[in-house]
Amino acid sequence: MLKIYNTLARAKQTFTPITPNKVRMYVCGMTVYDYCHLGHARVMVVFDMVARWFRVSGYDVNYVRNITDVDDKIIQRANENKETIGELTQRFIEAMDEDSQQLGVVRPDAEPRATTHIDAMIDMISQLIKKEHAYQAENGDVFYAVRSFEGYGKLSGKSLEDLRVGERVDVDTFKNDPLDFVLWKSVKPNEPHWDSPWGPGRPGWHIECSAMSGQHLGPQFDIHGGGQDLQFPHHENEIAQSEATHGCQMANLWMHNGFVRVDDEKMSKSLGNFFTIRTVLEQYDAEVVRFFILRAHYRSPLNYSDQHLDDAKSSLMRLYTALKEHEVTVADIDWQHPQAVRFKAAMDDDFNTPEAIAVLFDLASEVNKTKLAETAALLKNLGAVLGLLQQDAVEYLQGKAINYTLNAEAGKYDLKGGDLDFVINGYSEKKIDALIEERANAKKDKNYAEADRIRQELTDAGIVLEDTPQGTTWRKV
RNA sequence: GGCGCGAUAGCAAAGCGGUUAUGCCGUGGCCUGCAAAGCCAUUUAGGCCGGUUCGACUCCGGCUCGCGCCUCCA
Repeated sequence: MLKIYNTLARAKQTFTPITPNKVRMYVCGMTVYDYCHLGHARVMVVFDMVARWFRVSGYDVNYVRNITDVDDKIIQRANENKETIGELTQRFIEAMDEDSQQLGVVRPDAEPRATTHIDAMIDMISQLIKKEHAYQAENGDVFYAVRSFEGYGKLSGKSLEDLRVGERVDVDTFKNDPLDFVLWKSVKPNEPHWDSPWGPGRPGWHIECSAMSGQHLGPQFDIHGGGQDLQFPHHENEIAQSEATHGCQMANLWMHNGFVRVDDEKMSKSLGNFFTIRTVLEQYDAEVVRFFILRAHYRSPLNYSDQHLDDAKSSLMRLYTALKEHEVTVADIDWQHPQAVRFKAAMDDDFNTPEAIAVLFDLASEVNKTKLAETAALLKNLGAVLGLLQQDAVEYLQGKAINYTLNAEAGKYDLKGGDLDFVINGYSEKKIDALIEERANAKKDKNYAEADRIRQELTDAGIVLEDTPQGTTWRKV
């Protein structure tokens, strides 16, 4: 029985889908005016893991993750670059796709964009005005009247009286109430705009998610997710908009993932302490990053540092090492197996991936001891549930994947395989093999000094040799 | 000021009212020509003060410290 922590209830609850065996899930995605950072990586990986687990559990999943492709920052950045917002957002959407693919994130079923749902937003705003939840102010902007919605604050646990309005941001004098938020902004010079009953303008930020979730998943759906920082005001406002429009509960369950932190501070664009995914991937294999994210519980803070990534890298190596002697074919998982039972129990308990990964390590120990192929198969197949361990173990350990990726763009390597001139620090695979043979001959002649010299040479280049009964193999350090 | 979260060994990170979490690192051993990997063993825990209990890291209360939201932010 799957239990999920519901922000709305502040407790773990047994998950009950609205429609049997179906899950409708909406996650707030990216505002595309820059490269994704590790915080975005966490959202993508976490909800990818969630969607995967629902699918493994037999649910038919409809996973929607939106793209915000019009907002203040996008407009500002586009103006700075002297390009259209369309050109700007297209570029960063492509970058986002590359990043998420690297991280093993399965594409959501739909990725609606704000600019293609303006009609739905206008329709919703009209309804809100008609129901007197919204009003047009003197400056032409349309605002949501927060006090007209009874449940305002129920998600974030805030009361209207206690919100410190104006403490950190200037109060908009056109609002009836300082807490009201904008649904439609009337056009300003040099800004993209659309026609509407309230004149040309563009949508406020929160309305897009209400409109798009409604259009793609219906007025009421199972799960709404996103980063913790969206809880207020974004998600609170979404609830106000959607529930006032449709007259029913919006999402049954709200999931919020914890922040990625740097030096115990939230990683964020405003603080400027963020690392983009692509920067990190220059140094670490994408699977290491995915592993790093999933080895912490999704609601816990996740501290980023090289030391932690190195730790994750070593840990992942242990799992792949256990796999390397086994040709594992993808197969169904025997969910009766004691370790699989443990794994399932962990995942069913609010997606406890750290515990699920501990199962993986116990299986790795078992594989190392027993050399049983079926245990290796279970390890790999349970890994697949988390989107881990699916690379060829030997290739992973030799660092081929990361090099393919980094150098594919430069046209150095053929991503589809074939005759690769695969290089680590100037050592091609051919050269490594030749040196291994040379060393084997030296060993045969009992010339250990020469054998050790060769090994040292390779060690210095970051290549570790391992002598086994079947001969010498190598891996990247 | 309001609301919320957290504090576990050198580092990271879980479960659990009593029985080895797990990983990285360290140490000793086995294996190896020597290594590496692996295996075996092993050192480091539960912020502080009270309470409940036969028994608490685990439940309750208080305190201290850290973090987050109340502005855009995943």
